[in-house]
Amino acid sequence: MIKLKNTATKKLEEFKPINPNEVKIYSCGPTVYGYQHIGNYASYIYWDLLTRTMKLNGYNVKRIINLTDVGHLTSDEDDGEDKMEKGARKEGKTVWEIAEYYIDDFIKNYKLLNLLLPDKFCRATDYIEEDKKSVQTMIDKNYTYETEDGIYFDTSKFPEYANFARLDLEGLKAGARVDFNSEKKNVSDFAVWKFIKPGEKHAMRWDFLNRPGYPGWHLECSTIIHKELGEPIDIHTGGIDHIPIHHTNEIAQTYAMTEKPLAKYWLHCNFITIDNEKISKSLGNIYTLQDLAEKGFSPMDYKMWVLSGTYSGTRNFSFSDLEAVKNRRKNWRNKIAMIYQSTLKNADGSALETSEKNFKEKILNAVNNDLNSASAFALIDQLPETTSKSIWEFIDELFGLNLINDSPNITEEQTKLLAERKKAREEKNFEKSDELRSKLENTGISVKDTPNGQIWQYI
RNA sequence: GGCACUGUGGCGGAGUGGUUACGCAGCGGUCUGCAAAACCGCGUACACCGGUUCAAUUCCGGUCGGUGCCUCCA
Repeated sequence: MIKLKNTATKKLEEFKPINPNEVKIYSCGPTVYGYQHIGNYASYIYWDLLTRTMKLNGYNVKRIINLTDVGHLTSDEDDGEDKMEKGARKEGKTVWEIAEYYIDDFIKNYKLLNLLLPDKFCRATDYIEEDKKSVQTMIDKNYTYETEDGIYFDTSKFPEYANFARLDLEGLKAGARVDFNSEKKNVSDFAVWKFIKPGEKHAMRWDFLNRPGYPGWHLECSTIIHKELGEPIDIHTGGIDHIPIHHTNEIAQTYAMTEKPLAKYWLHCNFITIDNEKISKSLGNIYTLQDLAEKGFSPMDYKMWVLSGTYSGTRNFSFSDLEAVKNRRKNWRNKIAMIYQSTLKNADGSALETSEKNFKEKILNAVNNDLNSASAFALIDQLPETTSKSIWEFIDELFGLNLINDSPNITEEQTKLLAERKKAREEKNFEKSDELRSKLENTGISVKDTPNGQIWQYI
């Protein structure tokens, strides 16, 4: 049984798919105007675990991730330029080139993290015609009104608007910024389509309602889900920050368009902090995967760090913790190394099979409990050195940690050196054996002498 | 101001109404040419104050602290 904490109900619920054996998952993807930092990738790591867990439980997963390549205004005070436009101007490129560049970078890193590719990465700009249909539907159904700068969703027409995020609309009103759009009927109303005023710079523009414009900030998700998956989907994922605005608005739009709920389960991951502060450009505490690599940590080290906690709690990132996790991962790899050099008897294979099955079940059960990879890791720590490869294959399938790939058997050259050292030791030629030990260390493995002879390990 | 998340041993981090989480680091032991590995053992953790209970880190109430969102953001 899979249990997930559903934001919509705030409860740990048993997962039951809408259609038997099929799970439709939509994950809110990146905005592609800059490099993604490690905090951004954490969410894709959590949802990758979700996907893998579903698959190992026998479900066919249909999954979509969107890529927000439409620019959005930074703020009202801004001179009409949005983040994409700003980035483009700074780098002397067109907005389209900027989007292309950062999409490539995102997907490159996505693959480095060994994350399962979704059925489709959907670029927001590929769905503009669909967006227009969405807006037209909402207009026709009288859910919207027009202001000078766009078509707005009238949230008072959707009585359940505040429910999902338990919003206090009166409180919002009290705390609203003074300069909020005075044409808006309610504080929570939001644009589903924005008009581009004459003279306003905005390279990405599409004609709709007889003038240039672009889709509202929240529209693409509703539209893409409608087109690619159909409502309701099983699971919608995102960051915790999406709850009060983005997902609340998605739900409202989709209901207006289809009169259906958007998703059955909503999963939200908490934030990674650094020095107990949010990762943000203004604080200057951004790390990318490349930054970690420069300090000697692989994407897999980082992935393992993320999975050694749980998605719903805040995690504070530090390099000393990453170091600890790297050591833990090395210890796991060294257990795999023992497979290459162990004298595991296949004779009692049947007994091994049973315990293996139990082990796989135990690990999967741990993860089935709201993606608790941390408790599954504790089980893996307890695996004996004599664990067979199939368990490690299962672990790799579930977590995508590349443990086996990153734990290659030794080369012929290393085998030769080991044999030489064994001989030297038998002859009590310790000078030579020590020399050979350091030689082997230079090739990347360390040698230990145990009561049962020498073994090698990864350094 | 509103809405959330969070406070566990040196560090990280699960979980639970009463029995060892686990990892990293550290210490002791067995073993050993050296070094290490492996195995065994050790540290007497659950912010504070009340309440419920035979029993609370675990439930309830309150206090204090940390963080996030409310403006694009995983």
